[in-house]
Amino acid sequence: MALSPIQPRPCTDPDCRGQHAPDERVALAGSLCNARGAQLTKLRRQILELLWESGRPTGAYELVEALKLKTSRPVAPPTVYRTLEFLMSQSLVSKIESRNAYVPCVHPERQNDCLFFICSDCGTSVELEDPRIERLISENAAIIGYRPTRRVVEVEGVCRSCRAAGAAGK
Amino acid sequence: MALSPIQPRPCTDPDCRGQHAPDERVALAGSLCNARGAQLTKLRRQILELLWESGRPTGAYELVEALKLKTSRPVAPPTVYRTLEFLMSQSLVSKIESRNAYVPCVHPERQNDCLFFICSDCGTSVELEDPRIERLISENAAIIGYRPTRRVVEVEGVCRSCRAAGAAGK
DNA sequence: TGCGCAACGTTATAATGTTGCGTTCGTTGA
DNA sequence: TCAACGAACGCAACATTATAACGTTGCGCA
Repeated sequence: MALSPIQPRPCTDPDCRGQHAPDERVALAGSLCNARGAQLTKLRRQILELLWESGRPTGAYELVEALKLKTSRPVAPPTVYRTLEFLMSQSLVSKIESRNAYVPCVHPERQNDCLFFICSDCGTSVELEDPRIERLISENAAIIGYRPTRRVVEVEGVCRSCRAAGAAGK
Repeated sequence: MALSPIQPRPCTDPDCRGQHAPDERVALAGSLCNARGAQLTKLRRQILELLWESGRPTGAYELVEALKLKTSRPVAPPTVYRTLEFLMSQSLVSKIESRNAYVPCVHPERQNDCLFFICSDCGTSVELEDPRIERLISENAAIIGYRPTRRVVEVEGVCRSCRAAGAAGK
């Protein structure tokens, strides 16, 4: 059964994080895959959904655990890693290298490398784009003769609410 | 025996990579540690030296192997990891998160997070600084209310000589 | 002499990621 | 109809990266 052909709806609001339900995210992913001639199978859909539901960068083995509750049979690590690889190849998921964890992409229709902020306190992450940073990276790359293929920009810090909570706790 | 008090000599030439021998690098590290009240012990010195000699991001277990040849007794992983942690705390070494590997810092006297370019072909890395990128990251962080504590910027790509070699090989 | 501390040693194990091969299942084409 | 094929997944074993927990050494110092 084919997905209903949902048009990609890029969210131009820079503050759109968390404003769409997981189902909606997964549905968009499905139509994107369709358009690209790739298939978002049940397992892939489930894992993407788990990532959206999690709300923070999630490790591969955490997904293995979570799938035990969601599926009839347990799913082994290689399957999860293969699935993550697929989802990353479709820009539906990014890996947070500094955490060995995976997050769903807010704007999978734009196949860009993004900028991630990760709170060292609560573990949540925020995805941003900044073309100016991308441009500067490209400039620097050109100066030293590199042709970039992938950009990893991850900023660890403390988010607003955790700072507030920390200050209140004192 | 104390090290001779070598003054940190920041290399203002942006192209200074690879222009100082490992001994010179290690000597500078020693005087920096002295100045900071930290001690660059024999083991720490050896590991830093190995990293400078390696010429590319090097894994912790590679260091374990390399130390087998350099030292009388083999050194176990926890020791290497502790040493790397110390070296990172002194800004003498950075971790390349996207590779799980470690590189010595070109300018340990400037305790900045840098920008790394890693060649996916030959595995070498180049360290750069760009205050403009740092500023943009801070700006973005401020917008979403983050207080950054660490910046990871790693760019994977193909370096000039590998591109030349690749083109010549065809 | 004995205390305290930093560095290092040692054993075991946790956490993360991969290889290789087999099975299932749907499609395709003679 | 059915062999051939390929994509997706199952699975056992293994490789790699990292840490926990605890013991030992050596040095400065009261």
